[in-house]
Amino acid sequence: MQDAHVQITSQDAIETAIVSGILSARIKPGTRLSENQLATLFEVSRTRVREAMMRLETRCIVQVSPRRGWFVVEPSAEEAMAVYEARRIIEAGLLRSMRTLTDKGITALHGHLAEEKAAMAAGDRQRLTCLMGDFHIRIAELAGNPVLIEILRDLTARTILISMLYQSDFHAMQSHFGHCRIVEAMEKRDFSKAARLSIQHLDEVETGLDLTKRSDPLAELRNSLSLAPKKRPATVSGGHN
Amino acid sequence: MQDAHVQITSQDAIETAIVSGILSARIKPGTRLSENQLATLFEVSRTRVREAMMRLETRCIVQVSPRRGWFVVEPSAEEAMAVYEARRIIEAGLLRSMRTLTDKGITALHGHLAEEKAAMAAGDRQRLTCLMGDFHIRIAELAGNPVLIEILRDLTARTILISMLYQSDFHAMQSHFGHCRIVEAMEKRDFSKAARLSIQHLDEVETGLDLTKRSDPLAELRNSLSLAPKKRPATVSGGHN
DNA sequence: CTTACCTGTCTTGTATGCAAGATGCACATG
DNA sequence: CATGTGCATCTTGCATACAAGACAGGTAAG
Repeated sequence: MQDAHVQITSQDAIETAIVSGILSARIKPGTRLSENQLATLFEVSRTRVREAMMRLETRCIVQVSPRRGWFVVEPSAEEAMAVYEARRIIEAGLLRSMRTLTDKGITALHGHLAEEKAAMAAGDRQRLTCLMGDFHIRIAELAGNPVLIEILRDLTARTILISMLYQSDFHAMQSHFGHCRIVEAMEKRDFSKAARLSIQHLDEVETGLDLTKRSDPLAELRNSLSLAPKKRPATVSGGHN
Repeated sequence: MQDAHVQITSQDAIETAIVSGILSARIKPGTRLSENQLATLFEVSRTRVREAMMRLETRCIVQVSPRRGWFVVEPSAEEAMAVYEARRIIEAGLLRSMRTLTDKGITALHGHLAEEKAAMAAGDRQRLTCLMGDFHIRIAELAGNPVLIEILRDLTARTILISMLYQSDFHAMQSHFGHCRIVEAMEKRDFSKAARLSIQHLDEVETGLDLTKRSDPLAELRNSLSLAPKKRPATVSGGHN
């Protein structure tokens, strides 16, 4: 799962590696993704890198600035709110529509919560970020709808990017607690309550963001002139660790 | 809106044209999309065509069969059910989360219903298909969440492909009536009722499908052998009309 | 008549080359 | 010192060339 640095010679190795880097918060929003560097890194030609980038672009994970480069998206405050709203709607709807839940499913959820706890205890922040996002995907997996799973996977990636941009401090405890409460309700097969808790949980997380604080102080001016973000960040090649 | 055949020299003209062709049911599931033909048709090189195809592939609208070609997806019965389920969850959630609705919004919806009625009266089936799908997107637009709008747009395209595969006969009247009832509830700002009606509406449409009937009688065998669908359909170049 | 095979043709897969734009720096100029 | 300008370099955009596989039709053997 977390071996994004392992070189799988697969069709979408690049895509997977980048998403997985984002999911574990190793790749920050605004990171420049050079076609050449990725090509040499993955030992393929630029063609394949570009294909991966295009795919990621349609998933709203990277963006191209013409003739300047590919960048991991930096969601605006409005986008951030839209993503959270979308997640609330989808996840709550998912839970509300649940009718049954196997004991095996419950066990899986407990296993996940245990992992979260372990990561917190170990202070493994990368792993924790990944797990926190994964929790919601796990729930979607229980519902067993591949369409929604895929949608939520991408929304989760975007959520993590949003967190990296706007989250002042990471209330891991609070999030974990929220997850626990949702699982509790699910254990009782009270999916309606689980849905409500899920909305509340996402609200809390969103409230924890500082959507006024822009990492880029020129945001407003740039926005009003509709210019592309100008950055000189560390490229992905530095992301070996 | 419906000028998919107009050659816009834009970045994603090909993508737009194909999606729009699907939305109006001019392009059928299983249609082969030849890179060369599209390239000459749009007067670009195969490179750009391939880019568009890759984008459409990540949106689950086309599929590539290695060294054989690109095909418009033919959703399986399971996929079809998953798509409808996803739409129920998202659209109902969307309506339920609505708090306000401007009079302008109501007017827009009425305008849409009028268009549906006009298309039915004129017997313009292509336009009708397009409108029927668009209705749900319009609602999402009222909610104003770009993330969900985009998601629903793709799901709508897939829904139309599903219809073309499994719908025995098109109960336009019934669908239109369903839309009317949803709008009625929204007028009264009874979004909860609108949500319920929306679920019911999608249920009705799904029930109207014959998910056992495969247009391809060898489906099961092929599926169990996990072979790619083998077709000799009219390519997209024939889709002038 | 059926079946196996072989070959020409057409398709996509992938790499590479070149063009065009963006950027940053050195330098000249006010 | 501040500012404008030209160039060198790096980036992506796009087309093209070639390789490799799939398919169809014909042919020969059983």
